[in-house]
Amino acid sequence: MAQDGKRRAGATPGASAAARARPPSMADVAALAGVSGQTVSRVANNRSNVDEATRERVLSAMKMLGYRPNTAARALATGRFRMIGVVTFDLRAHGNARVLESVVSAVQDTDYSVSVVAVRSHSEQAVREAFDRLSTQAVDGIIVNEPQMLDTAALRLRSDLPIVVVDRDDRHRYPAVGSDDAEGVRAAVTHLLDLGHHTVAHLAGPQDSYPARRRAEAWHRTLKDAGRLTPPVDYGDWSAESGYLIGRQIAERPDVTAVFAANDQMALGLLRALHEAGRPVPDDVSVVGFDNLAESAYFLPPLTTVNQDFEEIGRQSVALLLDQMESAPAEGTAPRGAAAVSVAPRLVVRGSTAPPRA
Amino acid sequence: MAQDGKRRAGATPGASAAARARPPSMADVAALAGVSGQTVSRVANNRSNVDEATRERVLSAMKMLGYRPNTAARALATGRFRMIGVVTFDLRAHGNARVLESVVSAVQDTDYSVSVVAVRSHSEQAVREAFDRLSTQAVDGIIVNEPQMLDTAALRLRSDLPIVVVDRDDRHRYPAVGSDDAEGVRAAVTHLLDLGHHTVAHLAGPQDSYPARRRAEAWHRTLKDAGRLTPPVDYGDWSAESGYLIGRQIAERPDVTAVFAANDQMALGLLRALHEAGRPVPDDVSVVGFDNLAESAYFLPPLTTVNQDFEEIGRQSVALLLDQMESAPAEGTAPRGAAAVSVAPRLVVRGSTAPPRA
DNA sequence: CGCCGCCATGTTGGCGCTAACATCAACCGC
DNA sequence: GCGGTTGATGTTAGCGCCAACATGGCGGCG
Repeated sequence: MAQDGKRRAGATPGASAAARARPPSMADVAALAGVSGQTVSRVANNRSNVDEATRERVLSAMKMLGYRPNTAARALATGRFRMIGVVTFDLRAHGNARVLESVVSAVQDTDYSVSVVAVRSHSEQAVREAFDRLSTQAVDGIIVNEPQMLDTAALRLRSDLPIVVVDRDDRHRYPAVGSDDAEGVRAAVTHLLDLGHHTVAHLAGPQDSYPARRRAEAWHRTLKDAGRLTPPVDYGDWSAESGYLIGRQIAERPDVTAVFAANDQMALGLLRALHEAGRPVPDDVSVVGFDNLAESAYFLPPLTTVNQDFEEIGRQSVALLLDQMESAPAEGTAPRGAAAVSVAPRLVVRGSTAPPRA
Repeated sequence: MAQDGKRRAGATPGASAAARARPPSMADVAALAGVSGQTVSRVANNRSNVDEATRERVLSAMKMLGYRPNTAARALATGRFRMIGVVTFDLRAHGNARVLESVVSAVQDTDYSVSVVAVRSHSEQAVREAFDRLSTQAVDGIIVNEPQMLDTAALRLRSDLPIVVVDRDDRHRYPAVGSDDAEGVRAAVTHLLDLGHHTVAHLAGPQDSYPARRRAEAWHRTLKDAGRLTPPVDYGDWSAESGYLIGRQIAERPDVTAVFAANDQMALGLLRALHEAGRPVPDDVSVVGFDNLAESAYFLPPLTTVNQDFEEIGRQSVALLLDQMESAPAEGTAPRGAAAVSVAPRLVVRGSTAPPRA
């Protein structure tokens, strides 16, 4: 390993270099094209002030050598990494995976790349650790995709980097993008009331989750606004299993004719519990979910649910982040009142809802 | 030479104010700790030959300044990026998301980071493009998570980088990690035969997918080996919808008493089709899936399926890649017969299978 | 006691690239 | 035609870090 003639600068300047695997550098291209390195740099960066003929010559030299600019060198020289960090949580959760996918996809349309860090627990420390990793790891901006635990107090991130949080909430200080949960919930609950149900029970997500809380609140307000009674809330953990377990209890309450579940997976468990308890859906009980998984249309019965536009959320997050990165190079320090982008959800009516039994 | 002559303030007259709070560099730490930069470097890289007292002094200086090594500079100097690239496909597919998650997780236990590139189509060109992005983007190794289209011919990747493919197949030239599909399928089909079914129909994945093909072949062989008839195969596209559509046809074949679906989502569609056709599962028809989604235990009825250990697959992929990266620094060029790691699947018996009607 | 080798630490050079300035030719209007 | 432009290109000096060598103190051993 020691020798290898690794310094090509030394001897054999023009002669057949040792051809050792070292990738071609700007200097190689420059030599081949008969220009200076700076000109190669200009071509590589698409600067305008290069003569057309020269540009072509350089380009063909690049192609001939299979030249690719060295990202590390560029980053070192410019101080920018052309890289966006994403902090994400459990990818088994459908929504997280969808958001990640669309973020990656959106970033790919720019000349940035994506570095992903996973957080394994919802603790503040875990988030902070992930953050540290990313800050160390040379990114120019960060997208935090963790709608679960974002206590305003908790998320005080040591970071001079632009940040976007995927979570529609007004309470924290970072720019955010997310579904307008309240609107989706209102549509779902109103749909049930319009069908003639007196009120709607709620199978909520975990209490420490922001979106879960928001959905529960929206459910509550919608019923209140309609002058209906608000039955006690049951809290699951987003899983089908919790939906099933809680569903067994719900099934025993004969007064319940309609249930709004905070996500589709819990709704699935609920459907099974109701089925086993001999309470047919939607004849006896109506069920609405939230998320619109690809599978939900094939549940028994097909699930009425609220569709979330994850693609749009990812796209908007990236747009917002890039926006910040450009406008606030590193200066400012003005977190400026945290722009919030809201993406509209949409009710999808299927077979799990019907008027209550006469 | 150690003097501060390097101050940019001196060189650039009247230039932008020094307001730019540049992050602390190694030199800053060195100055504060009263050592040379090289010693700081040694401490940062955990080299052994540093006096304990010195090390502590440097460490505390680092902490005081909030020093983080600059990845770009390090990469430039060493030629290694400490970064692993992952090429992934549709993250809506449960398996892909799971694999990605476990890869990210496993990488996180090393001091590497992960850069993700998504491929949007199964074409060779798309894969190649993703590859180019990654090669340009400074990674030391690549994991390709696309079990779908990996025609040996197609995947001839211009790359001197170590590669691991997530796909258990002997046909291509890269080291690979994947589930032992054949074994899982054998378990599933045998389970049905043992229950007393004469034969088992197959709802397969798309014909251009390797795992789909492998599963179909394994199904075929298992039946052959048992001396059973092999009914015609139907091909879906992995989606619940395709499972439903094809399921409607299957439901019309009275001779069918057991179906093996190539994944859980299609099995879900199939369950619904059978239900609608008045063919109860498992009393009239038994169904087995593949993947073991978290939701599958709550289908109606709970789905018997083959569990894939995605975590293990991710972990092994990373291990294999790191292994390669260390053993074949840049030399060799010997792709060495493509190691293949196989992860054992496991049959999970639930309520969707039963003996055929007497 | 003098030579050797070992260890902790310092010094030098350069990784590949770009910003900022320097240069040089062509060209402008009056 | 001459100062002043403009546009294309070259030159210089690092960006922050690490590999390789250089140095200098110290103990061991014949």
